[in-house]
Amino acid sequence: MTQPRGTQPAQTRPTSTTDGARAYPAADAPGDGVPEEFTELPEATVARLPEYLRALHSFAEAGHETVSSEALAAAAGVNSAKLRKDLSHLGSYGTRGVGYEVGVLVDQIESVLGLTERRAVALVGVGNLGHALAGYAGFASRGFRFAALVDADPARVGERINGLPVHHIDDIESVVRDHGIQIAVVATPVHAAQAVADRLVAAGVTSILNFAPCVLTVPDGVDVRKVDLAIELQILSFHERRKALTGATGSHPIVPRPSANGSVPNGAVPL
Amino acid sequence: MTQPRGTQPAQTRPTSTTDGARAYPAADAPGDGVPEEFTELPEATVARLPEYLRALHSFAEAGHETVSSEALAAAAGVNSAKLRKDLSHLGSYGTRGVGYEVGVLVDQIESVLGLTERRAVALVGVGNLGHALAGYAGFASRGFRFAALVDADPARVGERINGLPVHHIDDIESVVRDHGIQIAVVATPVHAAQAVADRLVAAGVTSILNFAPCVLTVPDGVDVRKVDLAIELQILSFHERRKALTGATGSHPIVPRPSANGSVPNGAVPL
DNA sequence: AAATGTGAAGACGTTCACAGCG
DNA sequence: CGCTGTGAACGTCTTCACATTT
Repeated sequence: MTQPRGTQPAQTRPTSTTDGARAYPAADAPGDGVPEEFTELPEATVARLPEYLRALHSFAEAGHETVSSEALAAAAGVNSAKLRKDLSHLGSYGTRGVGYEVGVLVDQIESVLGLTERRAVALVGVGNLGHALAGYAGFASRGFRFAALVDADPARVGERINGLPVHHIDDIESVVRDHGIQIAVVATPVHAAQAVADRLVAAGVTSILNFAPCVLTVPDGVDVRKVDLAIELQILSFHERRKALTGATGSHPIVPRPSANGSVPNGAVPL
Repeated sequence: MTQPRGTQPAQTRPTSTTDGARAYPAADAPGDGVPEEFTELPEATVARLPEYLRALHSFAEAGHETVSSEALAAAAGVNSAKLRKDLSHLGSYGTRGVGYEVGVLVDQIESVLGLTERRAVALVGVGNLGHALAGYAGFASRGFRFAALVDADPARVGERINGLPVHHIDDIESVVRDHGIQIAVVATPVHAAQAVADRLVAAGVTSILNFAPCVLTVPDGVDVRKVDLAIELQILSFHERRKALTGATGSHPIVPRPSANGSVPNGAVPL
């Protein structure tokens, strides 16, 4: 557990095999009592479970009691083989000839993702973006609640956003401890982000969602995910340029018939 | 070019090998005049170039004229072998025994990403999140400008955000055409997102950055990238649960010594 | 008959380790 | 001697195709 290791793989799934201890085959971990029968979940699978969960919820709302891998896969934007393999890692929750029970699958995935009780999240940086995040209803409906808002600007402290008071960053330690917060969202300017992350970690936070366009360095055992809006656009820009160079006519897609979707067919792209 | 194909691989790099035509070996594409010597860029590399670019800019600001792969890799949060391999796909822009020239690399990457001139972007949905995006300075400084804001709410039309007027969605076609927009950001509620995407595509948009938590179906040749904030938190939640189950003590990271960073060491994760 | 679960094959991505150049 | 560039090894992820089950 002390090797050179990727930092903030942004969208990119992290990889790299740690030293020994090929990640416990079932029960034998320190905490023990770890669910049996399935032992490891591929990171790529973990990243897709939330999408399946969202799709399942919409099937549930539509009144479906079962779904086929085909239907669920389509709703989640993946192919059905992948979906089945992903779900098989959770154990077997499907019935051959029928499909999956929506309710059972929802429970299973929520349990695996640790969403059985609403998690308290702290938001640091109530500027432009932070303000919007604080008001975003999507968090509440999908397993999270902002337990605390924090900012460095004294003028903002005391202000209420969505009913929540803004605390000063100097109180971050007590805020984290009082609410038992493990996950924090960093939406500060770049220049403040690393210092904020350090304080969060020192206070006990073990997962950070970083919106500041910079790499955060954190201790081992702390997870960071990064969302960088400009990077997403730059990736799209690359593909625009590629399309222009390879001769798409620009105004209309090459293949006019709306079918599945675009998103880079090839693993590699001609320049 | 008409096979079953992944839809919206969100953070996940798309894959799947198209039929014949193993993506043109250099010049032989319709448009031709395609830069020589390098022929294909792995999608994983494309996704990292923006991060390198950001790191390079900060080296440039600090007055450095050259960087070693080691230093640049650290700043971008990857390991140096990966960085060198990525850059080698662009041709050789380093000097052995010395490193890379910052200015040259910046130009090269910007050119590959199609950032040589500022791209006009349309933003649809000026609600909570859209409003914040419209005001986000990070876009402007990294190759983009919002050329138009669009919303469905008549009450919002005419309003000015950041100096830009909000147009009605019924004018979307003319807005796209007038500004020659290829890239659009969708920040509408879920229920409107697909219809908006359809209209954008019909008007000529070929890349969409989707903030609505749903899968968009678009024609072949159109690229979609998705940013889902709740999904990011759910992935972190999974890792929190994993840490709890495998016996981390919760309040403080297992390995107290701040080193590289966290972000899931293993490709697979014990449950 | 329909749809899941899964071995096996293949594509892709990462890392190693060193040859080769400046 | 230092650092880049890269072949080769390795690991991971995806896809295929079919045996298996209800």
